[in-house]
Amino acid sequence: MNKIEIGKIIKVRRKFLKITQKDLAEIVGLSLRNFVDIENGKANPTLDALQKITEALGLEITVKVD
Amino acid sequence: MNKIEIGKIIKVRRKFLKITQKDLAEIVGLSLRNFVDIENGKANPTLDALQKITEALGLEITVKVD
DNA sequence: TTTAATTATGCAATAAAATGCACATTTTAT
DNA sequence: ATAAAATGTGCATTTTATTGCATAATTAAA
Repeated sequence: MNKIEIGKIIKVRRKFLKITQKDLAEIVGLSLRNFVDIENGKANPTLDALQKITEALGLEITVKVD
Repeated sequence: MNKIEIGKIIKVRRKFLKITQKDLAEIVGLSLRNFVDIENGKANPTLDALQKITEALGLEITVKVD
């Protein structure tokens, strides 16, 4: 899963929960600018940023043997 | 999975493959300093850094519904 | 054991991510 | 069709991750 795919999953999940980028960015403590870029795969986010987002959306990051 | 757990998985997998931190850091293009911190959960790595490491170790990062 | 290799840490310098703002574009509601 | 809300982008600034080096501590080999 690359950063574009991860961004898509975040976006799909956020829309499913009917929440705006602005609101979610505020909830997780990221700037709207940065959040938009992460969803569109245009940022290289830190693990902390991803964790905050996924946790807020009820998603989980895992690393497993391929 | 938090950054400490992710670091542990990386370390266990690296040892399983019998490669040193120094060698793997060079392979993936990270400094030894940074790589050590990532394994020990003391860094806040970028997604790119994690992808390079997991790819080299035959691991996969996934984001899924919890 | 003692030596060599590997792993771990402090710190200053550098590179890169994140922010804030202004504004453009797209989508949704009226 | 129009207004309002939501989403997307350029750019300068700020914040933070990463690097490099020196050195300590731990682990493995002779």
